[in-house]
Amino acid sequence: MTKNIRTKEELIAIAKQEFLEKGYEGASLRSICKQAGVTTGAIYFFFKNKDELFQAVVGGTLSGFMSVFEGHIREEMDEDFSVYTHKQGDHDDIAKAIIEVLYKDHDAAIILISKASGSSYEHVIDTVIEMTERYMKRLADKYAESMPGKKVDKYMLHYLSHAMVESFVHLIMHVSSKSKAERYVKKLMEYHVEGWLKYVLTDK
Amino acid sequence: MTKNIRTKEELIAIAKQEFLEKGYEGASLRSICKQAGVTTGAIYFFFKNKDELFQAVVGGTLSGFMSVFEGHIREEMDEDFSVYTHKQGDHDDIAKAIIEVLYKDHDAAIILISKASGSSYEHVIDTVIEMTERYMKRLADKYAESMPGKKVDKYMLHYLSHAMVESFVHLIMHVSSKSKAERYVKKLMEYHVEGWLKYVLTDK
Amino acid sequence: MTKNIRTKEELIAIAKQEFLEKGYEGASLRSICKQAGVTTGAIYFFFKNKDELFQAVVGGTLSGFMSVFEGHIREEMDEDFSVYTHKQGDHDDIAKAIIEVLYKDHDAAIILISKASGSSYEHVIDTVIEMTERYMKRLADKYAESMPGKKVDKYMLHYLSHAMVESFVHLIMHVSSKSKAERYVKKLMEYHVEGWLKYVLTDK
Amino acid sequence: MTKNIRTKEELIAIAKQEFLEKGYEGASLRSICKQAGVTTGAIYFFFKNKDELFQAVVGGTLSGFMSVFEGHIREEMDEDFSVYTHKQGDHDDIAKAIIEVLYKDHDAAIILISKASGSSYEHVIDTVIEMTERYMKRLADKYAESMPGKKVDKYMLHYLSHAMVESFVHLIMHVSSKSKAERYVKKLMEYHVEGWLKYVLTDK
DNA sequence: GATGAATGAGTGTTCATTCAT
DNA sequence: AATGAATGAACACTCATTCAT
Repeated sequence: MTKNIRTKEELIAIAKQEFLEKGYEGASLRSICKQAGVTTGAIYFFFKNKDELFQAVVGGTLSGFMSVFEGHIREEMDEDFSVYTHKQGDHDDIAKAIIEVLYKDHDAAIILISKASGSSYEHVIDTVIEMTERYMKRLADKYAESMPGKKVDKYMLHYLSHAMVESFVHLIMHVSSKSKAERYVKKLMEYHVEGWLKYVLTDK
Repeated sequence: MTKNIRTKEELIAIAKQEFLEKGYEGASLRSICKQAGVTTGAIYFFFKNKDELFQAVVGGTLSGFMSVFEGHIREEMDEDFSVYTHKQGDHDDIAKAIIEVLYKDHDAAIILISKASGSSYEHVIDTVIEMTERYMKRLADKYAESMPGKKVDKYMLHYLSHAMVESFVHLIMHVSSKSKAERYVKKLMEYHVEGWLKYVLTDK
Repeated sequence: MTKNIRTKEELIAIAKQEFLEKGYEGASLRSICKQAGVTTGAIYFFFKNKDELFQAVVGGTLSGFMSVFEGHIREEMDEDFSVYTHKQGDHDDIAKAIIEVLYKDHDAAIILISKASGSSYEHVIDTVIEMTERYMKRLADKYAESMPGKKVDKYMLHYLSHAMVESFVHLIMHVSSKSKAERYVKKLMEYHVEGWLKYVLTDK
Repeated sequence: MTKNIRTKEELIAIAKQEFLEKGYEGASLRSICKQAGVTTGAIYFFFKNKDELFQAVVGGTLSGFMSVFEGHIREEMDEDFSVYTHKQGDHDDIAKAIIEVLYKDHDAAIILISKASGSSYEHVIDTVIEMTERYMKRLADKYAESMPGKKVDKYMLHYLSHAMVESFVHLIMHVSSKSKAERYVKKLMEYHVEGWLKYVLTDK
């Protein structure tokens, strides 16, 4: 009862280390099992396959992120929002929440972001960028509607969605301290919002 | 003499396709040779190993880029440059030159940027970012020196070096037309220079 | 006491389906247990091993068949039988009885016949053929004894024993309706008895 | 040049023995390679996978059989054949040709017939039975057409196609001497042709 | 200038079975 | 009456690399 759970969790902990060092494809189940002191087959009692082990390592972090992210988007979409109601504070809140969820298990976040190639999560970042872009497109269209003489630059919209997501990626990959990340994420958001207003919404 | 060179070049051309589709690690020498109509061993006549084949595919693009990039940096460093001599035009020139060299062999550029994991070039982007950062650090220090009341924010310097490099990465990965890339690279540089002045050089 | 028996019977029922689909060797105890909603080890409470589970599935059908088959042979051997007492009716009776016992659990019969490879029953059909052959040999010798100028063709005796058994196999494998099988088994027996008289008992 | 071919042929020879003993699925590539004195990977230089090795063992026998079999059927179908032109001799010729081709590599024939389960050839016998049945159906319809008062019994047609094919199977599995097989195949054909006329063509 | 043959170590995965609880 | 955990051996297959010819 206690031993089993310990084995499973040790397997996950060791796998996390292995994925972190070698990436999804480079990681060896044999090596993980050996370090955990069990035989190769043992892993298949707890996980259906390599991918499921990977999900056990990063799945929590991913779903945590997704619920924060989607929750925020839905919320904003639901309010009959006026263009002018957006303030810096809104961005800060979501940004902080995302930092919170990603720094809860920093290693998992790193793996998800940069070591998932070959797994079922390998395109997770692209998906997040797409979601961001779709969300920003709707926002930009509303803005443009209410501001005659302005139009939306599609490429810059695409780039800035990308850059915004990459801001978080950069923090996670280069800033190990959560408090530092919280401090900087504000600046990064501010910077990109400025860019957004100036480069996405351009003169017709 | 002619036949062998043709074989070598076909090997490189097919390898390029394979690396593009499957990445360095995913690519199979067997498969490359089969498509080239030669036996597996043949590759070792022309290349020492898999990595050297990879270098044959992307090495030209890399060294082309490096000489443009380093050339520009050295040139700037050599002149006893005044802070005030920098204009938008300077940035545009180097940017254009980089686009030029990377779009010469677009596929190779894509491979170098996103398919090199496992090869000796897997950290090429990081190296470029570091070079950029070192260069910008010196630039920033000079600016700060001559502007009392200003200091350099290290993290933002780091981030903006990263973002600048990622601008080019984004163009190469998402814009297939060179002329479009040339158009957008201007905006991107402008955007980041603004960020640089505002977020890297902060009030003490 | 009641629950366990229910589990055992469900295990058998599901195993039957699994053996039917994948054969003895292809069947997976893991898969059977999962479908039955019990853990892998549970099977070993009821059955010593895979083979014993297989026997639990098809053993009844086999022993049912065997008692019919052997009963018939012994009976015939016991009577100081005259060659001339054999009539079509005799064959029909045994044939009907066999059809009866095999169609009682059609799936089990199919498994026994064509899905037993790897199990301890894999040569069951061969055994039945051998028994048939031994029985027919004695019959043929008696006939030949009383009919001067005739001798027994050993190979044709062998073949016809085989063909007779295969008649039943064919019915079970290709005719799902029991009544149809009853209708056709008559013709098949008739056909083989004719062959028997003509090709097994040949001129010296 | 000589060594390689020797290895490949030894691999095939040993595989033939292994398939014969353990069947397709039971055979182990490891074991085959070990017996051949090469490492496991070596097999993949000569064969794409296990199935292709199997084909190398039995493919010749199969295609030999198929060309004889199909050749015969086409030939018969091509002549504007009169029902009455069929004589015992015709059957004997094809039968002999089939025996010829199957006894050329007796082991391969045995494997093809009874050890192919799991391979791409596992349904070869069923296919041959189906071809036989289609051919016989056309024959039977022609007969029935020209003989008023007769109709074709579908099940018996099916059974006799099966039995005819199984005659050959039986010979191959139980008669090792080719000359003996040739002697008996005549009787078997005669027997089944009689059955055909009596049990397939029945009174309306 | 290449071929043809082979190595050896590695991969993820599946299996029937065991046994303490 | 069964679970939960684990074993250990086996499987087909893939890989980059080597080297005599």
